[in-house]
Amino acid sequence: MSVRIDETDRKILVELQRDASQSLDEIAARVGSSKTPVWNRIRKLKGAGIIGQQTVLLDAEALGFEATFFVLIRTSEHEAEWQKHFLKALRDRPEVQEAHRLAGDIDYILKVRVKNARAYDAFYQALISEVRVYNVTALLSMEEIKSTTMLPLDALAEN
Amino acid sequence: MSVRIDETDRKILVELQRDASQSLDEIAARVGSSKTPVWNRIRKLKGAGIIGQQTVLLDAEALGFEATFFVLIRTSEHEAEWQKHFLKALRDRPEVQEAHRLAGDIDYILKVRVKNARAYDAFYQALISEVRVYNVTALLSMEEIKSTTMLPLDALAEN
DNA sequence: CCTGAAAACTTACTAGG
DNA sequence: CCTAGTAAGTTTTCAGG
Repeated sequence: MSVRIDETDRKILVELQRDASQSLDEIAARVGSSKTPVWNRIRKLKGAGIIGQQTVLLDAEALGFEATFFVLIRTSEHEAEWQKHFLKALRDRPEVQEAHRLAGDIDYILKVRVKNARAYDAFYQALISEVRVYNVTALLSMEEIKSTTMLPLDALAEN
Repeated sequence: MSVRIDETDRKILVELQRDASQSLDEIAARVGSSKTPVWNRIRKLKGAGIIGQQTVLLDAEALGFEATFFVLIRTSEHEAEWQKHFLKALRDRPEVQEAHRLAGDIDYILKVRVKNARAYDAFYQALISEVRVYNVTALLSMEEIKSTTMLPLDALAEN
């Protein structure tokens, strides 16, 4: 479960986050090591689950996903059965890119990516017909100022 | 700018989103084509900017990022100068993973990933000392129910 | 935990239908 | 737009310090 991440591991993770298509030689050069040790460390980090999915980020707008909504949900239901059903509904809907259970006043927040406002409405109608929710506020994004999957690993540098 | 995405392109994008470490042969087999055409299409899609960064997703919790906040910001400032400054501050802070300008009542939403509540407070203090904002609400995530970067490309299947 | 080398595989490109 | 072929590059494994 717990793997000690040393400075070299951290640098490797920084490089892989930045550009996972680099060759081992490139990564090794950047982190000041060589091929085999870097390969062994990456294997260890994958095995430990620190390194997960390798993916490409696509241009959502160019592909016709022109609307992003953040959805704030309040519910009066707090039974286990209801929650199980609700979480499954979220996981099964591919337009839900993120879903978090929150502390406090608002119970859940979703990030929903759809083609347009009409597609959002279809999503919303389907969701509320599937599970009872008390109050829903949709926030429409006008502009994506920043979007990154990179963790700020610099924050770990002094460990 | 605009590239026509056909059914084969769409399937290639689905595969690359799912697992970008697959070889051309694997992808070709899955989409029902062969190496060279797939290679040419990927090159075209990269050139057009449809395919962007290739990255790995890391286990944030295992790396000690135990707190995620969604931050709702209202501001009274709407001058170009203020906005430019604010956007730069967001882009420069690595703990801000997402930032959107919104329509309506709330002006901005951020997703902020930090080690703990103390680190969030440090971020918050730094931000409000740099730019004037009228009202800030922080929503603390208790549980990440779902998190994906994958676009629901199935929605494009019938085009 | 490292270096260095070798085998297997993959990518990037070309020629030709 | 495809199939087939190939040279260069890359990953993966392993022997040895």
